[in-house]
Amino acid sequence: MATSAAPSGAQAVRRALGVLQCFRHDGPELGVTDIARAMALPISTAHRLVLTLVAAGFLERDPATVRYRLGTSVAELGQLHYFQHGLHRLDPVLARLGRATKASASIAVRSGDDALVLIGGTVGAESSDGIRTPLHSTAMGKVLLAWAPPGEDDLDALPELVRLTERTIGDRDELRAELDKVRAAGYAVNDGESEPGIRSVSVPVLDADGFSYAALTLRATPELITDDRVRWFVDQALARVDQVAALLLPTR
Amino acid sequence: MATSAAPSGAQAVRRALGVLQCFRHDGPELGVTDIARAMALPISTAHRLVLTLVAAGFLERDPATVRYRLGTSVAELGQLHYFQHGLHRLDPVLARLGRATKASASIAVRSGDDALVLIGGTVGAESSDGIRTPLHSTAMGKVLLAWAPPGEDDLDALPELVRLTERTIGDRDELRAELDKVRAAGYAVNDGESEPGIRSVSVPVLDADGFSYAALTLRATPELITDDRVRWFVDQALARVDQVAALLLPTR
DNA sequence: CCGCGTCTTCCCGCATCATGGAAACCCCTC
DNA sequence: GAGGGGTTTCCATGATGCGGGAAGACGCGG
Repeated sequence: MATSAAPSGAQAVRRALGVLQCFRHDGPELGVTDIARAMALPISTAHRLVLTLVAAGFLERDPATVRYRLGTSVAELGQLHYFQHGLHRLDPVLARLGRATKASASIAVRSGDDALVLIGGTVGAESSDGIRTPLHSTAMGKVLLAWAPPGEDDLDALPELVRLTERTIGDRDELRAELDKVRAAGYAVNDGESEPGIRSVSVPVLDADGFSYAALTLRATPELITDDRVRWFVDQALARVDQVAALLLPTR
Repeated sequence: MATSAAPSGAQAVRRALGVLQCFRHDGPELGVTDIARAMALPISTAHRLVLTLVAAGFLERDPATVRYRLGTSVAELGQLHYFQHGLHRLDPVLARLGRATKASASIAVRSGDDALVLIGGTVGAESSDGIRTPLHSTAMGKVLLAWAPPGEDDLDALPELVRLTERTIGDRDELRAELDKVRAAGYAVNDGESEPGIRSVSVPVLDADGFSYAALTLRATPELITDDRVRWFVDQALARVDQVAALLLPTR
């Protein structure tokens, strides 16, 4: 994984956490065998892990279908994370920014080899919270890469550069060049590189050392974010980014 | 359960999950030794667990203070839980109920030996999401107990019945009598039993078998929920409870 | 109605893996 | 520069998780 050296031992724990992560990709509920398959584990092992996770409240079994879903402990920790990181204070800021620009404003951080949307995306009724998106094919991902702290800035460590659309950057050198441009400009644009007909601009939320802690992103259609208005959207984002930085994690 | 039969083995996993749960009670960030102390674990063991959790993204270390806080994986799973359980569809319902009653509307489920607020409580700017509250001293707790499914209905299995205020029910027989009244009335009231000057009413969200899957609660001051208006608040809650039940977990 | 495939659950002997004591280390403070 | 708080690393030991396999539980179709 990107997260470099996994501590050699601790495989039981790693596997248990992996079981939880299984619930990322697939549908809402999983059976023991689904999990075993997904993790290439013997069924009995998967079953034991699941039992332990259920006992701790991290999974719960649907009595009807005998399958499992995420449990209340997960919800609790999620909420706690939300407050620990001061995200509740950002909600109104993003909402205001969204109203002012008519675009969808969101905050994302790096999580492993993806960008993870922590809040935002509330344009229609759909929220895209908790969505993982690739780093190489999104504006937020480019921002996170462009100002990545040392150790996370190695593009060769990235898994794939999957081409999601015709415009997706699929080559590492090309990506390197793009990131240079992003650094020079101070913002990143994604023009249909992850999804046709979607354009977004993203600016970095920098920490004290000048590394990107998060990315503040505005997302809409090219009809709204026209070529000559890109700069305006960037400025709107930049106008709030200090406030965002101040509210993110002022926990001490 | 009340976490009853923990599968005999699996102590590594149990401990790792326990480390995560540490972040419930205390302040936002914990050091390795804090965790070791909290769990009565040798420091080296705690350290190894933390390392594994960090590698999986469940914890992250603050580079400045060398302490740890909940990581992005936790946020992601929390969001996933939120959607898996259809909670996003409940938000507007609760907001409407809150506006109509001027009280704070919330949804809670049982989690272990506590009631856990999943959404709601947005009266001022404060949200009480993710808050654990005792079962015996809250309206939602009484509801969850009164219609508890078999296996979770044993009051003697509850830990303590701590008296939080003068009015808190501290005796199991007294609680049994109260639950009988709750069942007969179809709703529960908490009149300053968890916190002086706070009154709340709660109605059960029943599943197909007639057991409480969740509790829908309205919370305010006694000035708002006066004695002769309790029934009105109950009716307001009951008027929405079917909708809530329909939106909760229609996942199949 | 019975046999078959697919699921979950349980059991148990073996070797692997987590364990935790101890020591090195790092950084502040006094 | 000694002292105390914390973190990190190492390593021999045996407890502990491992996973093959067998036993239930269901649902389906012949």
